[in-house]
Amino acid sequence: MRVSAKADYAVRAAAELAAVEDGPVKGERLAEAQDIPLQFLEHILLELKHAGIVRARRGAKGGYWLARPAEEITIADVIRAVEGPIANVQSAPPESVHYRGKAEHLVEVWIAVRANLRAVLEHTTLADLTTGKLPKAVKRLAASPDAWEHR
Amino acid sequence: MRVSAKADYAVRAAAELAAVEDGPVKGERLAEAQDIPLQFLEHILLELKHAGIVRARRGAKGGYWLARPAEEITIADVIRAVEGPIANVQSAPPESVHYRGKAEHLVEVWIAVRANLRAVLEHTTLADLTTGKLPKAVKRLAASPDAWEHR
DNA sequence: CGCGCTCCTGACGAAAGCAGTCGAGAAGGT
DNA sequence: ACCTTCTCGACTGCTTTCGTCAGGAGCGCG
Repeated sequence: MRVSAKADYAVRAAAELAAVEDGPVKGERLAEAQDIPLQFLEHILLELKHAGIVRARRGAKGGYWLARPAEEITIADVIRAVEGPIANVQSAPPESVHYRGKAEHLVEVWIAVRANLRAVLEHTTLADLTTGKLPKAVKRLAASPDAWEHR
Repeated sequence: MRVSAKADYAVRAAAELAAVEDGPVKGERLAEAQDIPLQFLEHILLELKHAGIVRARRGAKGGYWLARPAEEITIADVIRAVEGPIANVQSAPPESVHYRGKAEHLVEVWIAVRANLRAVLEHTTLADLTTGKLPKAVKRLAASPDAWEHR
């Protein structure tokens, strides 16, 4: 239930790309803007490229840009590109685990957890993120003061 | 964004305990009922004990039982006892991370994610789990066919 | 063509976390 | 006494995380 540095970096770099309308952006500029170790970031950008989220050109005037409009790329897309499936129990997808005894209904709980994660991550796009115009449901969740409590 | 074996085991063992009304249950019986390595399970039960979720007595007729009624223990309580905070970004709580540039609003997204995790885990009790009478909101989430899709 | 720029890729490495196992001890019951 | 069961720290092997390094490969320009 934690967001890795890699996933965090990937989303931040993608957000930075989403905010630029013209031409390719160098890896170095992204690294500086978001304070991410450059060489690590390039590995991440490469994975985003393989996933078809980002494109790149080398050479002078080269750099990275989004393969699709920022409105069509969700945070879930970015995270899946670098981390694989979003919610696993013991490295297996929740729907494939089999419980016995009194824990039978636990599978439904994990499914519900995943559904609720997706509800946020699949509906927030990079465009939402850069403009601050998050989906209403997300805004509502983040607006509640006790969502900010530590526990 | 994954549930560790430890957390999974802890919840399953707690569910098993919740289903027993009388007297202490041996670790061995819990391990068999849920197919969990015994010695690993005892470590987990010890942590649950330190967190005040479970009590134990040693010797013949000894074993473990819930410290409070099953209706008052949530899945979130159990997970926190063995894993610490439920949602972290880079090992720090989401409300304490500071983003710059175009990623400023990302913190709200993480907060919303955590809130949605809590919405499931803090409202499902061990009693709900053993009886299968999950909270309505959780049932609704798990009922949607595409919550079961892999992606 | 050559040269600099930038991405591309694999290899490597330290540190931490995960999933247990082992063995000795302490408390409880009979 | 003696057996049972929890308690607890140490240890192990494996994988994941979070990077760094070095070299190549493609692109554009003079």
